[in-house]
Amino acid sequence: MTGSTPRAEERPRLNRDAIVATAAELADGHGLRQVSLSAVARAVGVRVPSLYSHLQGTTDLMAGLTALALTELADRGDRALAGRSGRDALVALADVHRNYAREHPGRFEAAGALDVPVTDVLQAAGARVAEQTAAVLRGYPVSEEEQVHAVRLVASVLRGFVELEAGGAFGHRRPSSGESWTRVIDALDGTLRSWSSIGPT
Amino acid sequence: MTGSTPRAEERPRLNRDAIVATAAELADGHGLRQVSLSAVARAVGVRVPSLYSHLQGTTDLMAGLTALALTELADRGDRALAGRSGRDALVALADVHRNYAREHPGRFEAAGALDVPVTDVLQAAGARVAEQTAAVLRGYPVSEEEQVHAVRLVASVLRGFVELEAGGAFGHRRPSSGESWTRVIDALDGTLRSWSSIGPT
DNA sequence: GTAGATTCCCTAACATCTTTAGGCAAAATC
DNA sequence: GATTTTGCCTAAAGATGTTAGGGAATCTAC
Repeated sequence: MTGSTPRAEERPRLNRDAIVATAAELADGHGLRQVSLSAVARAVGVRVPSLYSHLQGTTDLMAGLTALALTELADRGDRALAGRSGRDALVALADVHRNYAREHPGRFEAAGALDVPVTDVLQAAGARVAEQTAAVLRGYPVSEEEQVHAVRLVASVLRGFVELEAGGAFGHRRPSSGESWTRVIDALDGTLRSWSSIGPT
Repeated sequence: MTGSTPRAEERPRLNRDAIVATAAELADGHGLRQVSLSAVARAVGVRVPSLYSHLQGTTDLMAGLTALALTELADRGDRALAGRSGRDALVALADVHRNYAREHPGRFEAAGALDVPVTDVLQAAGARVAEQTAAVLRGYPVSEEEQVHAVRLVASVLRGFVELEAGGAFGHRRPSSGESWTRVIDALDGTLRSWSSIGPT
């Protein structure tokens, strides 16, 4: 009788979004690798099998995490790009990604997971992020047919730098990675400004 | 009596290197995620606890995999850079990384694992790879103090592109990612050639 | 308002994987 | 040839993922 746990009032209800949100907190705090159904169940205060009422298993949880991260990233990108163009836009978008990775390392890792089943939500968020890069390029002399290559370049630089920095690959050596970040974005800006002269030989 | 398994002659002996090599094969074939002590033990024909005579557990196995991959990458880099300089060297080093990722996706993934305990072998291999990038930069007008930034740029571009391509992020859309690769390396070459004009404002 | 359907969480059970403890036989050492 | 060492084994325990099925609270419909 002592076990008359009145959880009903302290815990409003459980749903897929709440579970994924908890997983996101865990990922940011302890690393994506530590996210498991067990850990999430402990965190939300239910038994593991109960989670199966809301999602289909580990894979589904990871897909939800990836979709959440990409959506948040896309939302920040939209806000950052509003009213900006050219170099300003490039810097703003790049900083969005870098700052997101710093604030939410676990989610950012999830956003980069490329082995997750593609859902419609995920596809949509991914498309938004890609479109933002394309939008930035409109401020540079990049032709329609060259755009794909430029988009891939920007994506590569952003992902590579942010990932290496987050992983500690740049150590804490002098000069700081922040200085390198400025140089890298400068270099990218320069490349894009003179893109038309790179064109197909 | 029927169980007089004469394994001794068909299986020479087991050691750490052989175990890690088997793990590398599994990683390339089925993905790094699928590599486990169980899978490796099955593949080499022993029981799981037997592996503990040769390595300390899962973490140690992963560290071994990372060290193996980085060492192989460094070996290829040395061979590719011999006798080359400037743009030739840049293209050669970049292709080494891209081709290694295509030939050995699992090992490449392991090479990029940034959450593995740093051993001396691993540290040495990592240093060799970093030194190769620095060597390439000697063919460009990059000052001593600017070198760090340029190294970080090159590392970011390579890692970002190769990872995105390996993950299928560039899809199979036209134009092919191979074309983008050429453009990206061209752009990188151009940036490095004019690096001296980027310098600190 | 109450009967029935649905929802949501539970326990039980099983498979897989990691790790530790301890045994046994072959190989190496003296 | 006796002893120590080596390398593999079985046994066992703990963690995780998944499925099956039960029971109570909530919702729906008369």
